[in-house]
Amino acid sequence: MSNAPKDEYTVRQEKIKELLELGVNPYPYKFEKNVKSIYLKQNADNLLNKEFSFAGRIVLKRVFGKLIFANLRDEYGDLQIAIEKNKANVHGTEELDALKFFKKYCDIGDFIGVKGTLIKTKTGEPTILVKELYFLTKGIRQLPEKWHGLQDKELIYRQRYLHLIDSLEAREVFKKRTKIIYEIRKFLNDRGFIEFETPVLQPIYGGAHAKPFKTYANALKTDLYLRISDELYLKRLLVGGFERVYEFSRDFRNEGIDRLHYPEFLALEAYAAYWDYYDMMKLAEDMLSYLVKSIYGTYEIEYQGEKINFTPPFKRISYIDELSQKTGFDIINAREEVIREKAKKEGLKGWNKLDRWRLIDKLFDKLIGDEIKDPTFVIDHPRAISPLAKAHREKPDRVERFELFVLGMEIANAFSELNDPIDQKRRFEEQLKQREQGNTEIPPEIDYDFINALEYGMPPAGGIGFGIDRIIMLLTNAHSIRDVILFPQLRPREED
RNA sequence: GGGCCGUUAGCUCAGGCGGUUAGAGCACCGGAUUUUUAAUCCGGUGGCCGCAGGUUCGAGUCCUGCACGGCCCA
Repeated sequence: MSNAPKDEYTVRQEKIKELLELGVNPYPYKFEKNVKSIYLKQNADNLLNKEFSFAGRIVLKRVFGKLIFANLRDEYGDLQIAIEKNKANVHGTEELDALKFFKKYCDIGDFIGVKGTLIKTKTGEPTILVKELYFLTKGIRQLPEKWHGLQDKELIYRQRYLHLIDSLEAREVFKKRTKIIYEIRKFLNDRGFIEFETPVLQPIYGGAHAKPFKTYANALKTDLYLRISDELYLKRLLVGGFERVYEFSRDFRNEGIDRLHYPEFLALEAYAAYWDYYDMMKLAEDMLSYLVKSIYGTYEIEYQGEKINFTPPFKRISYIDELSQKTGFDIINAREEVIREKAKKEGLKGWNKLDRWRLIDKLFDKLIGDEIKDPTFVIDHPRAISPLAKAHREKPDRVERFELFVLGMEIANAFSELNDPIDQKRRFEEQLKQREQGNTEIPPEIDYDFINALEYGMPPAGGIGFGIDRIIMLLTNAHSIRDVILFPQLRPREED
């Protein structure tokens, strides 16, 4: 037997043994909790002296000689309990006094249940005066510090459960995420859209420009890709006869991680037959303003110190006209050297490597996108960077497309959808040429089955894709996309 | 990919001018305490100072490399 001091991990495991010796199961099966902390706190005055059965995790303890106060945290918040000497027993052990038991065996981090009466203390704090204490779960690791909480970003991401235990605000962010998705579903369902599920694993990836994750299906003896978009499948549903369709699509892009990008993200794509992109602008305006209002009760929100106004209608600016004006040359017809020169001047990486259209798009992001604050539709993009959009009905070299920007972030992308199979095939072939010239983000294979589908006839349609994580960032005032993703990937850390 | 910053006890942080044995608070252990709410008071346990080299009589501290993380830029 060593006299070496024991660390807490060991001490707590020994408490488990002692609990067993007392006949108390440290990990029992169930407890009949019949009230939420928030309900008791909000309605305390009407509920005084009534009996309740409550449970939660011990987050604070204040131990006096013959009286203990503790805060139990449930999903909704903290509630105080009080245990007086010789007034409460421990479930399953008739003779044990709950005060003594709590003092010795109940640590911060453990779950307990209590049955008792709701009272208010001298200071007016709603409190359950315990009559019977139930031990529910022993925690053998120490929780983060009670006042500052968990601060280390790495631990916050790697051990999100700890962050959630620790921070009620963090719980709010992720609850809000769920609420936002719920509200979007409601909004679309109310307008006759039907939610469908399409393949996550795709034999030919498409619908966007991005590097994919690749995998292999043993049963089919074939390569498959995690989808970078579900666009081409939702359009097949329009061909199939559905008129308003949508899908929340977890998409995967094997690219960099930063404040706005993450390899698996949540997109929402929606398509409506017989609509054009003007109808989709209306939908985007209505949906976003509805969301902001349903969450904040107003159209104005503050994000990272910036005020953003979501009152519809949103501003519209022309991609080509605006960019031509900013650069001082005609974007469509400018010679490549001129564009390159400008890109170099703006300090864009790859100014001497990227093709003209990618340079133009980078120039756009830098000169215009980054400057946008309030929601703004950027409309009528160059045809060459929009292979799935219909040619503009009036303006040559342009397509009927818009991107919605908020505070420099691209939030949505929409078109009057291209439904001419011959044009579509030609555009895909043009894209392939761009790939051959070094744009590796363009899918290497044409999805001929999609062309085939169009050949049966897809009705005229408007389509839109939203970046849901970014919308959630805006509505939860999150600085980084990782702050709205529960379990973000980090590099593996060597085990000790 | 580039720049800057960080990594010290389970957690939150000091120490950074190289000098015996590395500090505090929380948590935990022991004691006192019947109205606290970050309770308080007294006493105690707990460290490969991210990892590996180097400089030096001597490194948590200075130098180099690496790892992980954060922020900014591309």
